[in-house]
Amino acid sequence: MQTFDEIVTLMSARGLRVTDQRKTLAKLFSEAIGYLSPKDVYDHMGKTYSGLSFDTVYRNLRVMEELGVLEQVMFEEGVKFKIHCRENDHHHHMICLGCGKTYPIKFCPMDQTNVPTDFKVIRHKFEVFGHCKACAEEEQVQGGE
Amino acid sequence: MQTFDEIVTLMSARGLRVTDQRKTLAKLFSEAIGYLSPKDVYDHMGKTYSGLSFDTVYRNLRVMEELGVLEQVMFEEGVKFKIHCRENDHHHHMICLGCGKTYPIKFCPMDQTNVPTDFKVIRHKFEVFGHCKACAEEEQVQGGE
DNA sequence: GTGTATGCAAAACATTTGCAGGATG
DNA sequence: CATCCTGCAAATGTTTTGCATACAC
Repeated sequence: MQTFDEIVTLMSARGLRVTDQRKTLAKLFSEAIGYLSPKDVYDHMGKTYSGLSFDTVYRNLRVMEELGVLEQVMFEEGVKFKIHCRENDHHHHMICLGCGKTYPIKFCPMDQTNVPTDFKVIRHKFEVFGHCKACAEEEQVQGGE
Repeated sequence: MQTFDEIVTLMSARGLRVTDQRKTLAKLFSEAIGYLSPKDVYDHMGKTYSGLSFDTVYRNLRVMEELGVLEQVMFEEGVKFKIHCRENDHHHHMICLGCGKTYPIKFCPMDQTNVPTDFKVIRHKFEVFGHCKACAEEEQVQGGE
């Protein structure tokens, strides 16, 4: 997790202007638990910053992705963003469908996968979805399936 | 891979009408090698069937997904479809970035993944992207990276 | 013939872009 | 005060929906 200050410093170092919108965005993602869709971001930011426009959200999401602060992932429901993982070693994620919180998986299935020699692997994706302890309990209380 | 005839029979059995558009769609997917986006489908079908509309493509993609004939997968570039895998046992895919052709991976990483007892796994995704023999050779000839 | 599927048009939604005014460094 | 960023509006792309007509059964 990168802190708000680190993000602001990085933006500044790259010659980008530190506007209120960007500060709000940096604060949101530095504190956010899971993945956020552009709409989530717009809604959350709207609370702090009224008169915000959607295009600024998109623009800044892209800026922060190019900065390396955010990472974009495609889910069934669409694009989502979160703070770029800091773990220096390769890893995957368990993702809670309730709160969106992620947990690292150190194990990489590529080590175990028998790839034919004539298939040139470029990238891979391994994600586990489910409910974390808190969200699983909540499900149970509500009698969800 | 399901054959054209099987798809048509299934549609008919479910009380769906076997229209030219649906036949063309069934033929396209029964012969298609990899994943197709709605636009791909529209373009391919347009060749056989002029005066086709986009909404019919979408409607029928959804119909055939509900039928269990097609499966939908979300990629970075958007939604794509392919014939539903027939393999009766659980498996994953290697997907060629060139031609979209898929190859089954029998190995499932979930067996090896150490999931904490308080995380309730619901589903998982494991995909390997790369180039198949033919597409890798083509890349090389063209001097691609 | 009856009812479903299609095509058209328009709506709904997501994302991008041009431009003038405003804020940042 | 020069430039970059923002907000507005409009454009673009994708997917959905309403409705009259056409087609499958």
